[in-house]
Amino acid sequence: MTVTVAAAERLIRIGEVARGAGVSVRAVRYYEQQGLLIAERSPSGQRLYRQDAIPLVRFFQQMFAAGLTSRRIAELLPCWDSGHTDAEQRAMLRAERERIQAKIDDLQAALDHLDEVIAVTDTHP
Amino acid sequence: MTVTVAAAERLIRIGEVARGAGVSVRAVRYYEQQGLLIAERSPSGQRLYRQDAIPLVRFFQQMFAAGLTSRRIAELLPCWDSGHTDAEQRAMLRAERERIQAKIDDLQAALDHLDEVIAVTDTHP
DNA sequence: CTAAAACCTGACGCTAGCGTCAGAGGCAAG
DNA sequence: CTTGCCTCTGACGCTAGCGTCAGGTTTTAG
Repeated sequence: MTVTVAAAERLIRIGEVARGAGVSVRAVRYYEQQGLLIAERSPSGQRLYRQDAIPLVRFFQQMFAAGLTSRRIAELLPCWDSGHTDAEQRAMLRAERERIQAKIDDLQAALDHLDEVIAVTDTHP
Repeated sequence: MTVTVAAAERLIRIGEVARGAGVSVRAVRYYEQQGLLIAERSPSGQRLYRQDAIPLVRFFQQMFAAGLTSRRIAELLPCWDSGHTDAEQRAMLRAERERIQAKIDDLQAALDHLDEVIAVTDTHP
């Protein structure tokens, strides 16, 4: 039988978050400034994060790569922070989904185009 | 039997290029500044383009969307302007191809991630 | 205790693909 | 000839996600 004793999670500092997520310390501070990642503060003022900040930062990176702005991500954060979502947020989720899908299609077209060129330049150098 | 009489192609001005390709006039001038699109000049100094400038500009847009810089595009232009390509250019083509493919994979992962969130927020609003 | 490493708050810099404004000339129509 | 649209050359502005330096405090290793 296992008992959960409200294990006081070990808090980590900004450097560990940055290394863990593969980004710069500056980037993590920037995310806070944009309202994406709220940190506790130690008595001396240092930022303290829970360990799930690391996958969260990775997720931000993924969304950035998908073309979302930090503002958009901030607006959508409630969708998986809490389970609560309103109609507007769900609509935004769908809209972003469509944007990403369209972007994938564009990239695939560009890839096909490049592949044609590669084929030509290979057989006909 | 058909005879090609070196038909003096009708040259078009910058506005027609821009409208035809769906970009701004400013963008077309920018492409020239970056060495992507060389235009003839009328006696009064106006830019004159051949009609294939329109698909060419569309192609630039596609490459920009795929994350290529104007410098890269300029370096790769010989690959389909002429049929001539050297080993370095073919390597660059392949490298860009891989970059785009990796980007597509990233986007697909982001899309899957978003779809999960959408599924959750739909069944559990 | 001390030196190194990590952290803090500003604040300016950078890139890339244009947008935009200023001021001046070109061109077909009426 | 003039009205109105198109084009020209600079040249500064903008956005977004950080990089980077300055100057100072804090934490950690030995």
